[in-house]
Amino acid sequence: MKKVEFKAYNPAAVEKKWQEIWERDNTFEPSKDHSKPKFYGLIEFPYPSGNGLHVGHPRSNTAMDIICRKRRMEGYNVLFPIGWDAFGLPTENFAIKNKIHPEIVTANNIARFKKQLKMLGFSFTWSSEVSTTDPEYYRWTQWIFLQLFKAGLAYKTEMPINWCTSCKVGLANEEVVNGVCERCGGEVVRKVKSQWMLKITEYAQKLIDGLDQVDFIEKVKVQQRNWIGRSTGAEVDFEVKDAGYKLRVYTTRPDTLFGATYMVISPEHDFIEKFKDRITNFDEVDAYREQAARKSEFERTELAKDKTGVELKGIKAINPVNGKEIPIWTSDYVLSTYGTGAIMAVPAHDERDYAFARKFGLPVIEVVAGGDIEKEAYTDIENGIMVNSGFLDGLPVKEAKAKIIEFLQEKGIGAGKVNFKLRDWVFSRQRYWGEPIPVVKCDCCGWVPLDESELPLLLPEVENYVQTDSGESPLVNVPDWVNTTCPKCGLPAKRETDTMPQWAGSSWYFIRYTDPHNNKAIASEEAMKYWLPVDWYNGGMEHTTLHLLYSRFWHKFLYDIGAVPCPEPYVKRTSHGMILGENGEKMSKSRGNVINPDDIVAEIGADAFRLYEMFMGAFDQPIPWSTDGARGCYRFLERVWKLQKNVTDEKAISKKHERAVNVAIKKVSEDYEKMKYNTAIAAMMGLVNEFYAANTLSAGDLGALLKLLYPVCPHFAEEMWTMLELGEGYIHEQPWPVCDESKLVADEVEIAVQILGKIKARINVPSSLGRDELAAYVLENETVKQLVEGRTVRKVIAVPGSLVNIIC
RNA sequence: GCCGAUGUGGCGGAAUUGGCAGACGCACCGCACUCAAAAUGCGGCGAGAAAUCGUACCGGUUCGAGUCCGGUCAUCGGCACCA
Repeated sequence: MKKVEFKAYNPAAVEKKWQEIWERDNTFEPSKDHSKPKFYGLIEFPYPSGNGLHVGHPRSNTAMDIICRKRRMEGYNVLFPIGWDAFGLPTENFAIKNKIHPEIVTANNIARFKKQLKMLGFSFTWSSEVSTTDPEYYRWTQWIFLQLFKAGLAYKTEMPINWCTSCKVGLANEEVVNGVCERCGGEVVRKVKSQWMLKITEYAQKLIDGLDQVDFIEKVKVQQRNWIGRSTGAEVDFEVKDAGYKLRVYTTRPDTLFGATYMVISPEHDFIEKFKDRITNFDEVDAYREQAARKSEFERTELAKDKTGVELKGIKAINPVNGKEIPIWTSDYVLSTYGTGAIMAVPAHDERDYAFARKFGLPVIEVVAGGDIEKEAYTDIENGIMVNSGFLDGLPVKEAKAKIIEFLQEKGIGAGKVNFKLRDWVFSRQRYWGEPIPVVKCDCCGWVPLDESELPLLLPEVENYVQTDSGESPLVNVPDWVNTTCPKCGLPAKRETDTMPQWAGSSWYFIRYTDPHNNKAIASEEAMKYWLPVDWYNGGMEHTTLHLLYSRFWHKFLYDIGAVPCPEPYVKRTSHGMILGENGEKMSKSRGNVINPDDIVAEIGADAFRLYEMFMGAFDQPIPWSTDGARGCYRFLERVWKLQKNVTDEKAISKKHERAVNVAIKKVSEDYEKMKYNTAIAAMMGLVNEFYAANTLSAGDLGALLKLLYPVCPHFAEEMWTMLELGEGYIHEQPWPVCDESKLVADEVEIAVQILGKIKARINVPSSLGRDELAAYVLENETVKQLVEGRTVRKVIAVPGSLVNIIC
């Protein structure tokens, strides 16, 4: 150890110095030696917005930086990459408003983000940096699309989109707030457009099954399962009277078939068109159809609780189990996109059917006993008994269900069926700033994929980035680019002018990181085999359903075609809580409660900032910001800094110190792994308080503390370690400290003495005592003797190291 | 409505998963240093004069409950006519 003249802690100088050293030495570059055990830590790559880094980014980044720095000290070869999810709307809107090319906007924003991230000292693998907007990157995004297309998983179809009637543009779902346009407040309606779709539904079951193999926090798994929405039931055919046609429905309650008193089909159902001539009130039905189609998103979701509908007159269906004639209705409470777009209505046991039946005076027949159907639908029927149900009468619901499915199958009028809520992924955007979709439309060959050698298909220059009046992407205005020849037949053809959504580039970036400059494949087999899957992925809860599901889908598809070596991309997924403003509300410009990381770092330095973000509260909970709290963390670093005045070369100061240090090593090591950063830091603060109380500490004590602190406050720990010459080499080259369990036990412990569960005294006892010995020891104690005097001790419960409870 | 969280001092939050509630920090108060202030160091800080009472509320299990069970309320997040 070296004695140095004391100088005040100067974070700005210390941080600059170490950032330069790390950069000069390529300290965090992973080794090419693939015989070492690997660790792949991942954070969600940021969208480089014009606002710069938010205080939320460093929370996730620091958390994973801590894990990665610890892993390196534990001997792992660590990949901790960073990149930019840079396509997307805000950049495009900024470009439109300011007439600057989105490419330039993107480059500026990335430069700013990069500077801020470097300022915070994250140990990123900068050599793996990628941007989704880089043609060498999106070349492979397009390549993956071609594979999906060839596998039949990409198709184009008519789909309704959100259309702002005043801006005359298509909007993403996120841009529709409470049914109106986020920007102008104009009415948003559904407009049918031809869209590229990806068949994620084909992977629904695999996406559910895969969840059993991964270590995601339970909340995330539950949300994914709910989003996919698997349900089991049956499809049943209802014959339409005198029509030679069968109307098929999906139901999760085939057991209630005897209670089906009418049918409802969605307004979009092609049955209406087909039986146009038989429907005696077609004008009325058609008017309803049109009205439903015009309904805005807002009306459909918020106001649609009040049921509307029209009966298809002149036409009847037949309930297959009892032969009764029942009416067919159309209503927009039945969705065209789920099941078969038609239902059998069982008003006695379904709230929606009940409300509909009551409104239109349709019969309600109870088929499960127990409720009062005069008042409301009886839906809690899992354990009920069947009534009014012919051959099912008297059976418990569960048995009835099995029996009816068997019956339907025997008669050939139905079968068991699994359905999912998950829908195919709308993959088109009528926008400029996205990856071009690499297909052409040929009049004789249809949609033809580009040859892979044509990739990347570059985004052409355009004069302005605004959508056309009819809602097409501005790419339609570039005839030189649009007009091309068909790769198949050579005749003139037109390029697709839709671009991909922002989700595309982020669905596979973790693969590219393993081998970011490969120009032959998405990544080399060797690199993927070594680095994949991602060992630990931390990100926000807001990405649980879309990003996480989409990227798992792409990965599973790539696995199926042999392009990646593992079926799941992420072994472990954790989520951080959001940082709120000081007033406890969500940070936003309009609320005026935004904290800028630059200001905080300028005042207290990156290390104290990182420390505070980890200390402020439980990592997975939302937490309000407190600048005073952050200053408290700076004070803690100053206290550690000043320990150098009291440090001695003596090996060990006391048994107490030795114990305290080992307790801290154990606590901090365990807590980092559980992402309980707040308690890990509290333990280090406690240790420092002990050092202050003793007024002295050994060089070894200080070294151990600094190693524990290093992952959170790396510049600080490097500086103090090197300045005081606490060991050979840099602190980041030291092995992670290991707790000496034998040093953990103290000779004496204070235990609580309870009488009938109430604490009456605290006494010191030898810590070596076992259960019975402790009980005996305590009863001999003078204080305790006085407490129990005159009473009979009936029972003594002793818990070594903690308490003794005397029952008397 | 459904699914999932959460509820502990003035504030952010801790509590070997049934064993001393309030660790650690913020704010506040006191003392020391100072001509003074700031900074720093040390001490105090749930309520109550005390016995005691206290972890959203009511009840239960247990020698013992913030933790387990039953019910109620509140807040936050996600989904929302998915048959």
